[in-house]
Amino acid sequence: MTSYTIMVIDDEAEMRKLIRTFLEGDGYRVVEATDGVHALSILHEVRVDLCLADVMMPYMDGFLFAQEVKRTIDLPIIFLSAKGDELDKIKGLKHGDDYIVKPFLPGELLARVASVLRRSYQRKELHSALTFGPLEIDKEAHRATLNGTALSLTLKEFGILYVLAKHSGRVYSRDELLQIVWGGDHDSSVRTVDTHIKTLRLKLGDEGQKIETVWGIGYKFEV
Amino acid sequence: MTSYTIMVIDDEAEMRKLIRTFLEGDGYRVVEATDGVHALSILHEVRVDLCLADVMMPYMDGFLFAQEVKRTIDLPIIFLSAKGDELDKIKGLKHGDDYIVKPFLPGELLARVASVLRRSYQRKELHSALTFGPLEIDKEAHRATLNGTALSLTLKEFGILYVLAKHSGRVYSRDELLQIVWGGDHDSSVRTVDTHIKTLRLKLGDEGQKIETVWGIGYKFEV
DNA sequence: AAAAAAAGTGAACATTCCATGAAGTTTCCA
DNA sequence: TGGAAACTTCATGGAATGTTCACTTTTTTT
Repeated sequence: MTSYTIMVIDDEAEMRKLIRTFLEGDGYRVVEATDGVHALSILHEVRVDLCLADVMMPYMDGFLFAQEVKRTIDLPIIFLSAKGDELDKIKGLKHGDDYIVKPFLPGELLARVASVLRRSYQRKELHSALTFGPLEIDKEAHRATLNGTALSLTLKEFGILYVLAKHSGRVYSRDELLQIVWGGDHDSSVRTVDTHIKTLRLKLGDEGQKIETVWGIGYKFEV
Repeated sequence: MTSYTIMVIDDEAEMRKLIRTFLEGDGYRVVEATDGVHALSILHEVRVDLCLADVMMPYMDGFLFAQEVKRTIDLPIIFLSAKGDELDKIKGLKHGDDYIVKPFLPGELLARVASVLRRSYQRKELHSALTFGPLEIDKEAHRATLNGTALSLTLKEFGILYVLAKHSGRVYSRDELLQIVWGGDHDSSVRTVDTHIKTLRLKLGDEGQKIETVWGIGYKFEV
């Protein structure tokens, strides 16, 4: 990636201009939006790596905007808030997000931006959680989340889900799944897999449909 | 901290005196230095919380001084520059730094000073201690506090808590915890971890629920 | 359309794994 | 060197998970 693109969302033109100056001075590309709705429409057309969003905005405040964005893409957001704004709400920050209190120093803004970018884009490479719409599967943390809320999957359930999702599209026979998830020296019947698939689908809710039965062969994870 | 100590570095005695008057009037302690070299020697003997440094100084200009200081300690610096000085250089401000253009109003100086101090020392707290609601874990001080009162955790207990909390969400197997907390050449059984987890949960009270058992894998700290 | 094959389901049963308390061992410090 | 604190081990009961089985439903084959 040669340069990061940062979207600045603030209803005050002066503030946008100020921030643009800082950011461009440090080599970032900048796009501006006047409010959350405007920002969402831009996101459909331009690839953006980071958002700087004012908390107080007309039509859609920063938090609502964030909520809306996170539903579809994984975009880090830095909130800008005037001193005294609803700082308590900001405690609900997602991992990778940050906030800055206005007024801020140029150095602070740039430091936060650099820090969040580093965190977000390094983390993904190292961490590589699998993401399928609202479903996220994190092998390292051994955690699967649906719309951000953790699913309580058992060992075998998680194992099956991970294997299928990791190579989505590929069909795995029950025997293969037993081999991979249970280990080489298992002695379970293939029917056991069915049972786990059942509870897995149950726990996944609507997303359970992504685990497809391939008749006569086995199962696959289809996006 | 009852009062901050601020070092004023300027080759003009008049300017130093002026700034000292402002600062002391606002309750700060002040030490003076005539140039960068002088300032560095003072830093070895006096604990200083903030520097006000003129950009144009004999022997060692403000930026060179800053560069030298940052090599060893993390000290915020506010640069003083006459209008027309090399303002472009100031773009290389580190986080926590700021600058003021001379001549300035007393109020402006004090506002910048207060702002930088607030940001710097607030920020440092955030960095050194992990906070999860009423629970605070300070690796450096090797201390965990619950609602402000210190918990008396043993070495292993603290180690486990810190590792889990530091990477909250990630699951650690008992073997991993032994590896990390006990060190590479331990010979304890994995059951030992269970026992420490037990006492840890006990000492943490309600917050003990944040240490979750991941069946078949190990433990994790969940917020 | 009937039969056969494969997959889904729910509940009983079996197993694995963990929390716990008590007792034993080591380490640390006065 | 004695005692306290920290650490470790062990056995046990119980909870969470995993497995099987009999049966039903779905899909495919003939």
